[in-house]
Amino acid sequence: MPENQQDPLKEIMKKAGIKNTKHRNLIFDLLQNAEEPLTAEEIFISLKDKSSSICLSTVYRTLEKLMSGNLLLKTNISDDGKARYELNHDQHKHYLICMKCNKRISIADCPMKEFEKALKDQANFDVIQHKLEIYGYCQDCKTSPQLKR
Amino acid sequence: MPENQQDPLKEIMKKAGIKNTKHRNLIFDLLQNAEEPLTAEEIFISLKDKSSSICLSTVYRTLEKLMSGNLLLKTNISDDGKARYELNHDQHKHYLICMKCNKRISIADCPMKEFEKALKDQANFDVIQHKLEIYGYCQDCKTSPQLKR
DNA sequence: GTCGTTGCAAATTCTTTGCACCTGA
DNA sequence: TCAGGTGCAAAGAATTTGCAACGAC
Repeated sequence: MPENQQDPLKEIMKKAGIKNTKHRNLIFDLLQNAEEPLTAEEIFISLKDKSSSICLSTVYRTLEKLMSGNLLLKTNISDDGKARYELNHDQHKHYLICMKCNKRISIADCPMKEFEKALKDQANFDVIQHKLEIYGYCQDCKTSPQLKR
Repeated sequence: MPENQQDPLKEIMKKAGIKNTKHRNLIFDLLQNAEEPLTAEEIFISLKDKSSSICLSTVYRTLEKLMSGNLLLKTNISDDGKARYELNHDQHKHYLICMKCNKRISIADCPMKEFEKALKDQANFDVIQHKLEIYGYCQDCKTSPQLKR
């Protein structure tokens, strides 16, 4: 059923003139199965186990390549100085980030759907993309909120 | 009229046990008058002219201090690896960022107002804060969109 | 006078780059 | 074959830290 989803990587990489290599496939797979956006280092560490030799610069270079093919999105929002990468799903999602336990809860809903139209009409601005992260306290932590920093 | 807004800095700093110094006031003033969030380096350069001697680490340390007093918000969204700081206005705003000319257009409206209620009800998540940046093409650039990177 | 703040320089952390070798198409 | 990918080490950029001198309260 997901025919055009089956192997978008090879196809898109071919289109973009990006060679298909072992590392790239591993990194793509990892991101595909990730619950949340990953940092370059997280990817690096995770791959070191599977792949005998990979270095961090390859990870960065691969991430940049995949971004140039619009396969990935980069997020810097989390204020910790580390960029995070996630697959550029067509249906995008956002995260609720608990300020106490740092848990990330992904949500499918997005408040921008309506808003984009208003911006187009009122500000004459064509929205292509947006980034949104929502901070607060999750179910478990809301009883005793306490800032981490 | 804005009586409790008159000098929130001194008051809040006193509360937080933060000493009131020349540099800190300058940095706060700068951010207060800034049209958009500033990077540490922008603040540093701007202050070097006014204040005979200031160093970048003081800027960073001051920003951190002011953040710990909840006077500032930090934004890392712009994917350029530089953190930006802005005053934690009670009425918050968001930016439309043109992907061609990099212009930032601030907007007062926020799509989260309604959404927060839904999150509280549906996900049992208490929203404290959120970060949103909107990318696209502005009025001037929408006729000939062209990505910069 | 005391304790927090600052300047300076050095250290850290994240990311990028140069170069020689390797690999997929 | 050969352009593009990779490992390694070194460079760069943003931010943090140690320490001694300084300044606010």
